Amino acid sequence: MLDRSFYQRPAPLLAPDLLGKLLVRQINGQRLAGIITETEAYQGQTDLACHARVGLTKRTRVMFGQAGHAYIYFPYVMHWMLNIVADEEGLPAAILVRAIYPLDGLDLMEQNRPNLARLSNWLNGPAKLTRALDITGCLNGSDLCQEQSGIFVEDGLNFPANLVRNSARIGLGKTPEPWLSMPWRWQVGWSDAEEIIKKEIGM
DNA sequence: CGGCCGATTATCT
DNA sequence: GATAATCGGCCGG
Repeated sequence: MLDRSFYQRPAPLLAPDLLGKLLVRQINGQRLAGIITETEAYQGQTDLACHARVGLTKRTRVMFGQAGHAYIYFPYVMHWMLNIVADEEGLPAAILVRAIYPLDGLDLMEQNRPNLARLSNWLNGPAKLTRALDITGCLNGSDLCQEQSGIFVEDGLNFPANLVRNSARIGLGKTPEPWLSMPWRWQVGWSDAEEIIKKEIGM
């Protein structure tokens, strides 16, 4: 399990380092886990794409808190999204986990999110992976540094830097510049990730 | 493969 | 009452 100090830095520095880490969910002693392959950084009240731009509210309270906790947000209709709180207390910052490559507990994930083919489009979206891992608002504020939370992050592998694509964040709607184009999204393609994971972990 | 559209709810103004 | 860090189905090329 990763130490809290790993999370205690600005989101744009933490986000690329989360690629390759293992997102783990424990439900009734069962383990669901996947390698993180896509992240986005949201940093501070000055970042007009960040929910915390409006200041401290009931919703953004977790983001203002201690790093290494889960900020789980309900953005749209039937979806939940998982964020990891970054930076120091009092400074709102978080990483949105946008995609994972499934590793453990695939059968259980499939019960939550059917996909018999288990193809590249199974867990490649922030609301898809929360559905598969049964992550909802109930887990908002969970401490990722405590195993009993049922959700935490383990060390995984390092993707070669040349496979990491860096681009602007997506789905930000009417967010003004320069925040709309801020290159705070990092991702490794599904086939690239698969190749490295099979080589490193063996399957 | 890209664009359009409807689902439908927590949170904030 | 408006808005939203999405998804999947349907359409046409």
